Amino acid sequence: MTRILVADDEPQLLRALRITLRARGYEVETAPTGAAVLEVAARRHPELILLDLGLPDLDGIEVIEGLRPWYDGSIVVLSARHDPDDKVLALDAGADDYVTKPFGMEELLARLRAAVRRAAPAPDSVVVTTDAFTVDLAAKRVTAGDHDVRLTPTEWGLLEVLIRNPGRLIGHKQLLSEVWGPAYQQEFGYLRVYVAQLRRKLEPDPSRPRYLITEAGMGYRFEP
Amino acid sequence: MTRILVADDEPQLLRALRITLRARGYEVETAPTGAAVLEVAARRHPELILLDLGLPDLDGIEVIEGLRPWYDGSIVVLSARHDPDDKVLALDAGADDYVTKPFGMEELLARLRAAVRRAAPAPDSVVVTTDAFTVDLAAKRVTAGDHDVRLTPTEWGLLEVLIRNPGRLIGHKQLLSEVWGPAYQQEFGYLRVYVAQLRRKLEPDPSRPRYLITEAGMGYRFEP
DNA sequence: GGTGGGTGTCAAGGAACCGTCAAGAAACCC
DNA sequence: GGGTTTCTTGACGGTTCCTTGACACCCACC
Repeated sequence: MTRILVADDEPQLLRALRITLRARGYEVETAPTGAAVLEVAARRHPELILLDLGLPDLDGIEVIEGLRPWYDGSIVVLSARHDPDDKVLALDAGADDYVTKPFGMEELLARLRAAVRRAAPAPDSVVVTTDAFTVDLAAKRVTAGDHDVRLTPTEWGLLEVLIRNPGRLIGHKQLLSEVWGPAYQQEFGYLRVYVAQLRRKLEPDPSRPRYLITEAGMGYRFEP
Repeated sequence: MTRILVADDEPQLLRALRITLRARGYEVETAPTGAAVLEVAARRHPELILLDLGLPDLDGIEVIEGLRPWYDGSIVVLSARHDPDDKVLALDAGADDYVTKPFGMEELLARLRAAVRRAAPAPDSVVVTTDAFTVDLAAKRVTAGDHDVRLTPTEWGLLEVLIRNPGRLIGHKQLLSEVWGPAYQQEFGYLRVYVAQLRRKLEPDPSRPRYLITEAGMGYRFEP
């Protein structure tokens, strides 16, 4: 889960942001002062810091300068000041974006998504591992035991959908729709064939599946 | 030198931006249409694209969506539209920042600096070596065994994309898009011809490739 | 114990894809 | 302008992959 540190000294705004961000699935930390920002950021390593420039104890620029030497997440500044010079100073100090109050919540959320996306870890570390096999979603590479496993495009498409939803049951129709297209929602036979092929290539004991689970009458599930 | 692609269809603004950016030490490319943006971006790999959403031929969102699958630099949107919905759409399509016209030049420059700073690529090792051949990405030189290998520009472009993503599967369309340009995403025949040529020049046994691997129906992979 | 729906397994035909070759067109370089 | 390199295009055979159908199995229910 993405962790965001919200630094603001207005209780109402802080509360609104916390509720909204939590509802969007972020993990939220808060800090009411500049000193607290530095302390919480060091302790919790948030992926993004939403920083009000008008904190009571420290100048906002000083907070950014205190963070940047070691902090490599995104910093999005929130400020009531519209002066272009303030924006230039904050951005050049190391902020990634600058939003002026009052702001539209949807725009702020979109800017947060963009900032988080940018700071996302190296594009090739989307790896899912089990005791039996490893799947690298970015490189489209699968290894079982010590050697590579060769998957066909359809096998890969099916595996990818299941793995991107770990532990969750995916219905027959949804699976067919996502891998073969919406027109194939009745071709249940395909699923049987390809799930069997995946199991033969990935499961230690294909006849007793441990990771690619059948839910009779409903669909399949990837069990991490 | 940092290369910026400026996409706008107002000659005056384009001229002002070009002069200002050149004065600040940037290398500036320009593109008056969406199609030109895709073409120039593929050919020149700018570190940042400053994109007007109101280009005459393509919708701005479409341009962003056409870039993002393969382009990993920063995209800063410039737009006359203040509607929050437009901002959300552009940011979620993959833009990194959104500046509305009219804008202050100092603020824009600060935002560009922030965007470039973020996208600063990790200086990757410039030489890649395998048991069979060595590729120097900076010097554009390839040696196999003990003597140099001559590559045509297209062969080199293809090899470079594969080598910069070691172990990673690159899809047909992405390869075509990066080497020939986005308009060639259907020319699968080119890939067959040029991969075969690379293998003939680099692989110890071209009919049984060891480094330039085919993934049927998906793409190719450089295996270090 | 029989029945039927849902599932796993296997194999074969056909479609899609790939490697190879070669020749003409285009671009490039004296 | 001539010669060379490079790119594009098409055809062919071999390979991989998708689709399809037949059949066995398991389990719940009758």
